[in-house]
Amino acid sequence: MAKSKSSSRSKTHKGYWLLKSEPSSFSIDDLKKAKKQTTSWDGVRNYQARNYLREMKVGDLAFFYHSSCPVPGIVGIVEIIHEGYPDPSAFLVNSPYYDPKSHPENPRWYMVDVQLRETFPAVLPLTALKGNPELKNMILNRPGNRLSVMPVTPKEWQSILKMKPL
DNA sequence: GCCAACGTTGGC
DNA sequence: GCCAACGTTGGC
Repeated sequence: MAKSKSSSRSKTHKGYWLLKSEPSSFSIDDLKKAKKQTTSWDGVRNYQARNYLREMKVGDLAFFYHSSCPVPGIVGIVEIIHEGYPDPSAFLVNSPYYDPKSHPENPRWYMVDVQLRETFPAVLPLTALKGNPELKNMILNRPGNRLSVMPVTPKEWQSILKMKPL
């Protein structure tokens, strides 16, 4: 699998990602309070994002990003603890994520399981990320970007870690 | 609440 | 397969 040119993975290094969530829907505090501080990253209904979910491997790390909120930005780090598998919310008629075109015998949408690894002491705001020239090519910083799941290069990952609020 | 930037849908 | 209309995302 994983033939994508855009993958941030190599054979010897773990992959890095960024996952967006609207805190009014699911925040890092919700994850902190969750059983085993673990959640299924369900509800992704975009093919590009879906493809990235399927590239993820156990042990990969991802920034947890809060979007559509007063201060959008990175609020913590999670680890992928279960690789991509069919998203059952697509099969539930009463779910907001229901998709009648996804069938259990041929699932259209996938999710991963993630576990909280680190909560930043303060949000690392998008404005700061946009201000760092090392991150000017980040997918997140591209105008009009709407992807909710995206790869992060190892260099970008390190640059962002250095910006972490104390 | 506005609006730009996309992705999706459906008629043809 | 084109493309206009529509819906959604998400910063501001």
